[in-house]
Amino acid sequence: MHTTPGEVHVHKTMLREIAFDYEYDSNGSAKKPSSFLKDLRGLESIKTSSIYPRGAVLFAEGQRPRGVYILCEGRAKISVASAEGKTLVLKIAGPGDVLGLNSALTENAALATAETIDRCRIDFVSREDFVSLLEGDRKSYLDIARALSQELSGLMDHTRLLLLSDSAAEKLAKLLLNWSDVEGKRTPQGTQIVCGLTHAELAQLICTSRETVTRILGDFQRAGTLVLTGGVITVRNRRALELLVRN
Amino acid sequence: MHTTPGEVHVHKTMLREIAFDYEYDSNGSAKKPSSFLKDLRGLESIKTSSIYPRGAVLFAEGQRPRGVYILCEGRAKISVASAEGKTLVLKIAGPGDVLGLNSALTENAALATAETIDRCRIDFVSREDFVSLLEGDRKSYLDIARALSQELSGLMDHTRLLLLSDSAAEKLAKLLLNWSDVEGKRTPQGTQIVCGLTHAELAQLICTSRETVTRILGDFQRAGTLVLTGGVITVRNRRALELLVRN
DNA sequence: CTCAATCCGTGATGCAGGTCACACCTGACG
DNA sequence: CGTCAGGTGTGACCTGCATCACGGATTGAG
Repeated sequence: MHTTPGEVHVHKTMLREIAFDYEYDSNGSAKKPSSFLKDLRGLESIKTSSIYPRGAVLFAEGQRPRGVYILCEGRAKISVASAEGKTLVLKIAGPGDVLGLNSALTENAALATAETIDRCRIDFVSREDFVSLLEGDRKSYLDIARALSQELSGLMDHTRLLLLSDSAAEKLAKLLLNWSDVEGKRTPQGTQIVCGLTHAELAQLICTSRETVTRILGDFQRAGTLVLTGGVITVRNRRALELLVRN
Repeated sequence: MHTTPGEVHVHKTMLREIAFDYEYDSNGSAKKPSSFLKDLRGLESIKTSSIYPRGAVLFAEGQRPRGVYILCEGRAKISVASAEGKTLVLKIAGPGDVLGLNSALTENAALATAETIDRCRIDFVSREDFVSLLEGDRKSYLDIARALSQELSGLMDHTRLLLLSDSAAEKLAKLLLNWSDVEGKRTPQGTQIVCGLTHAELAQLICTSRETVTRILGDFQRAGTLVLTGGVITVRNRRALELLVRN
């Protein structure tokens, strides 16, 4: 990992915490699921806010979540696992996302596991409180429906990304392009993405093996498309990524 | 396709129509999304019921659906396509499914294409009518939320099926097991699944090539696991399929 | 300071399945 | 009845990537 002079070297352990500093309405345009819940008067009084360390499991696939988790700071990965232990990460939830929503509505067990990947600040509302809150304000169901709708869209996008690509490089390129659009910071040197994920986690996101992620990222760096600096990815040549996706 | 003597030979063209005969509350246990809409008084008066031929496109990926489609008889495939023309079928919607729901809620374009694969009877409600109907009966939003929740679950299940399998045979086996559970008819000879899909369509469902579907189905038949009779699949040895999935 | 754990880089190998290229069959239709 | 289109079966080939198997670098714990 050749750090070019002048660039700041960032410790990984620092990076684990970076997302913590985000303001989750920094780019006002993106409508986050939790914004739908903002109107819910009474929410403030029953939620309990707390800090979770990296690696905390909020709820696991198959068990019923105790309630609804509103992610305020930090990120969490939503994943499903097969019997053989293979794990697939369906999405990285960020500040503003609401976890455990559909389990709260339908009496069903969670379909996926939610695990923090940063230190997180999370507002929790127990299922009973949440439901009775909604009962009292029935038009809020529309907001819930919209939030679910967003979840659905997100999942479909990710599914498309994975299943309609014909090479691992293309999948990775798509993922990076998405991220750079959604949360990238434009700098003179390119668009910076604060990733902080291991290659193994990236692999689970695009459903491939750790080794191929390593190799492809290596290729991208050698081609000058990307620069990796300890957890931060800088896209220097967006066009090159787009070409991989195009055809 | 060697038809063993004594078995009825069924014309393909007949099979295209078979789903038409289903009663969609035949097995009362399965809660279909549209059942959530049953309570909606006023729906009867504004819906328009009509018949679509096989191959009709209700709405296409990228355009806004004109309204909500409630599938009464027949089936439709929900698919997404890549720029290069590859198509992925996300699900086969059956009687009782509601199509175009999230687009009706969220001003957004449809994320997928809906195309009939049987001759279908479909109730249509324009977006405006639908929305104002909901406005008048706000608690119905809960039902909408539940319907979306179901859609989400279904998509997640299918995604799991596809991405956590490590062979095409396993994917196909999972698909068949699902179908045989949900809509299979138990007979002395095994569980019958009225499929009526081409190998190419099956391939798009499990994200593989037409040829591998042909080969795998061939293998299953040779092993005595399955019998194919012009569009009807009879599972003779469920255990064999389960073994493929287990490990 | 040592030891263990985790992450990253890289080569060698093998194979599942995509792709291409046909041949065959059946039903539809003029 | 000939022709045509769409669906199915099958062989040959070739490649992307999973897998195995390392070695080296960092980090954190004791």
